[in-house]
Amino acid sequence: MKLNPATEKFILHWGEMGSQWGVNRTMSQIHALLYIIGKPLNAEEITDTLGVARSNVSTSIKELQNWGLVQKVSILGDRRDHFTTNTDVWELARIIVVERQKRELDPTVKFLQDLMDSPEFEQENSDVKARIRETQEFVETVTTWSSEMLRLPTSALKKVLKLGASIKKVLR
Amino acid sequence: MKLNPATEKFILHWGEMGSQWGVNRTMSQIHALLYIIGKPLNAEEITDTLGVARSNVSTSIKELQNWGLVQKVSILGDRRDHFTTNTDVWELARIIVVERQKRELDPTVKFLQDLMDSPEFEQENSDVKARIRETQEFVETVTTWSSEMLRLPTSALKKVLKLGASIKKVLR
DNA sequence: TCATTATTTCAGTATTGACAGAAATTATAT
DNA sequence: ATATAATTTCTGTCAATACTGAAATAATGA
Repeated sequence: MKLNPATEKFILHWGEMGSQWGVNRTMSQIHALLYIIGKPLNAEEITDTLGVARSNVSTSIKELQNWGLVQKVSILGDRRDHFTTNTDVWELARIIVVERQKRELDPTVKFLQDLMDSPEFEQENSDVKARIRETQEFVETVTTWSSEMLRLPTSALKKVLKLGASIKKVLR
Repeated sequence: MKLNPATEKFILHWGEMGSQWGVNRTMSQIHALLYIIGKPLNAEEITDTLGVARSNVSTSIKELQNWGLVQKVSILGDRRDHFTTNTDVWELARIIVVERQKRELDPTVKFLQDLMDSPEFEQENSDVKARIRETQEFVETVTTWSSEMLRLPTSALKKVLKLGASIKKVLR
């Protein structure tokens, strides 16, 4: 599959973005490809299009499936697996946030809580203890907030974001 | 400088976190150290405490300064440079978000805008074009929203986050 | 000015993680 | 049941980047 120049640029840029956020390049690129193409592709098509090894595609797709970003679909009359991703960028963002929260924020909240509950905590001076407490509280606040936000349907989420700082008025 | 066990755990955890988000481990650890200790340290103290090379500390500190996360401070009667970071976790988060936005989101918005303005864009089929447009709009919405949020003082920011999804009621 | 201390730069090394290719496994069709 | 196609797993290689140690540079004090 030969890509149009704009599509290609898009995929390359997305790959770079991924790297900066701790996601490997091939994985981001595959995801970007499926997203922008918007129709199921089989592993070989992905391989050829991106110019990476078949095995690399296999591993990355598996990982994308673990993230819930990519699904296997069947194409009538073709026995090869095909893969798609959601074409709604808001839904994708939702999935990514939920997943990172589950993998990184939740464990961190737990880690900090355990630390605070451990006997070692008492050896720290009170400033240090306060900062650990504040950090825990901070991560927990962010986590709770994002969970709640993500429970909103996309339309409401959009509205909240577009409201932006004018929320401030509501607070008074 | 010998660290208490809880402090040490905190620093190590933060180092891991950094790695997952595309920040190198030493840099995260140095930052965590300065944050949790809460008083200026010189480069040698950091070197000894974390057990990394002096040069590595030098480079990482420089990078942390570029991020605006660490400042050089002078200690009376000591000619060595000392370094501190803000001890308010909310302020730190603010700095990090601003910086990542500047470095990654803003350029992405621009990239997508340029792409849309380029002649190549017209070669794409309408679905692809729509998705590029939606992606641009998405990144822009998030960017704008976060800029506005960050303009709020920390107290207001906390309140907004704690409101969480109950914002929804306001929308109606 | 010269000696000493502090810091940065840089070139080479080590480590990590991404990736390719081969081999093994699984699934499908005849 | 066997052949073929599809996929995954695994091991070794390569590339990126983190890191070290030495050398160069800069700053300070005598």
